[in-house]
Amino acid sequence: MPAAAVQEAVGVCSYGMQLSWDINDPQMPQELALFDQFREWPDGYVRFIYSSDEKKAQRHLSGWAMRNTNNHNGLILKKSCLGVVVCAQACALPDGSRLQLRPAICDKARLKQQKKACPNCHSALELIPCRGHSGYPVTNFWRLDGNAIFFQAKGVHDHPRPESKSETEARRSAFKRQMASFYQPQKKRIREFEVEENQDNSGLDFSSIPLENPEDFDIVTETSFPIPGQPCPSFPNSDTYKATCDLATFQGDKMPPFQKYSSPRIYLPRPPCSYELANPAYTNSNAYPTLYKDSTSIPNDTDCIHLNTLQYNVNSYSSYERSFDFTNKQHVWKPSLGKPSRVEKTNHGQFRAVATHPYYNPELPCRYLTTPPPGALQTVITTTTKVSYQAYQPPGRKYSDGLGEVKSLSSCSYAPEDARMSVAVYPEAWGPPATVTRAASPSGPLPMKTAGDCRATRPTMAMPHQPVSSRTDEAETWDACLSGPGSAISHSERVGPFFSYNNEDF
DNA sequence: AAATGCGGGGCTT
DNA sequence: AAGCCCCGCATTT
Repeated sequence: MPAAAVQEAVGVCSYGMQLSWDINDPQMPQELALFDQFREWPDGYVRFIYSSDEKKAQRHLSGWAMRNTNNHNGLILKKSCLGVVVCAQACALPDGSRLQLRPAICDKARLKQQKKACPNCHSALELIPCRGHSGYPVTNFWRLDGNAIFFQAKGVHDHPRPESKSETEARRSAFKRQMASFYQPQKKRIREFEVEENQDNSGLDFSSIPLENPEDFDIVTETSFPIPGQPCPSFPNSDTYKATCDLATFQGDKMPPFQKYSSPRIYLPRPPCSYELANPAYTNSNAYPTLYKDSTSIPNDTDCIHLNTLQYNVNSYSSYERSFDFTNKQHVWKPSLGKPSRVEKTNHGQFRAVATHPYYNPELPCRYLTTPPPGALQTVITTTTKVSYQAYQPPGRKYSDGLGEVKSLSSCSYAPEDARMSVAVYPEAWGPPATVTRAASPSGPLPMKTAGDCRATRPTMAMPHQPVSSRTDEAETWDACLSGPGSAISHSERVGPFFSYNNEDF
C-alpha cells in the first residue's frame, strides 16, 4: 500500500506537517516513515514531504504558474507565483464563467501572451499578479534531501487558479494538431494523425475527430480553448470531450476514475489540520453562501471550520467558481494606485502598490474572520525568518456574487448526485488529533493551532444547483493539508463548444 | 518555442 | 546581511 494511501486511510494530516521542520533548517528530518501524496495545488502555509521518486516533485511541478526565483541558495529552489491571466474586460464566456489563462513562465513568452487579445471578446488580456504572501507572490520552496523532497509553500493565492500546466500543454498540443491537420490535404492529414497517435502519449484521443468535415475542426479548435465552467455533457463531441477530460483531469496517477468518486470515503471530511489551513483570501467570499454567508455569524469559538467541499467535484470548478463576479473582483485585484509605498512596474505597464494591497495574514487562523479594524497591525511571516508588520486591510468582497455560475456542475455526469450528501463530522470522530508542533520553527509565530483547535464541520451541500464547489478553496486548502485525491477535473473539461479562436497561442 | 534552473546584480529594509 | 525581484544565459522539454 502506498504511503499516500496509508495516510489517507488512517486519516492523518499531511506527513510533512506532522513533523516539525522548515525549509531553511540546517538539518532536515531524517528516516522518514512516509511520504505525502503529490499536491498539484498547494495553497496556504503548507509543507509536504515527497518521495524523491515522485516525478512531479522531481520536476517541481505545480498547478499554479510558478517561476524560478533566485534565492541565492543552491540547496533550496525557490519559485514564486505569477498569478493568472484574465480578460481585462472580464467578459463572460459563453457559459458565464471567466477566462483564466496560465501565465507563461518565460518572461518573453508572457509578454507575448499579454499582447494577445481575449479570445472571447478580443479586448486586452490582463495579468493578475499574485500577492498572496504579504504583498509578494506566493512562494514555493523545494529541497532535495536524501530520499525526500521537501516542499514548503508560503502565502495564500489571492487570485483564481490558472490552467494547470497539463491543461495548457494539452490545449496547445490539441490546437497544433488541429491546425496542422486542417491545412493539409486530407489524406496527409489522416496519415499524420495516425503517426501522431502512435507517438503521442499525452492521452488525447483525436481519432474520433471527423476529418472530413472542416467545420468539425473548428469545433475542436474552439473546445481546445480553456473555458471554465463549461458543463461536460454539453461537449459536442463526446469522444473528443472524453479524451480531453481524461488527460487534463486525471493527470496520470492523481485522480482515480470516476467510479471512485462514488466511494463514500471521498466524501468524508478529513481530520482537522493545523495552523496552515487558513485560506483567508477567500474569507469574505460567498463561497458558502448558504452556509456562512455572514462571517459574523460564525461562532467565536469556531477557529477553524473546515469545509471539505466535495473533493470529488474536481478542481476544474475551483478556478471556475473563483471567477464569480469579475467586476467585484477587479476592485480587489486592481492595484491601488492611490498611495503606493512600493510601486513596481509589471509587464503590463501596470503599477503595483504592494503596501496598499490588502494582504491576507497567514496568522489569521481560518476563513471566517471578523474584520479587524483598519490599520491594525498584523504580524506577517515573510519568506524566511523575517517578521514584518503591515497594516491589515480587510479583503473585501473578493469572490462574491458568484452564485449560480457554477450551475453547470450538477450536470456533470461524473459527479454522482448522491455525492452531494451532507455530512457533519467533528474531530472527535477522528480520534486523537494529530499533534502539530512547530514552536521552534524559524518561520516565526505562525498560528500554532493544533488539530484539536479546529472544528471540522461539514455543511449541508445538498442543493443540486448550488455552487457546490464554490468553496473548493477550502477543500483545496484541506487538500493541501490532508492526503487524498487532490484533484482534478480541468479547465479542458469546461471547454466551450461554441467558442472560437484561431490563435494557437491560446 | 517555451519551460526550467542557475546565478549575477540592483534595490529596499 | 537578508530578502526581494529582474535579468541573462544555458539546458531541457
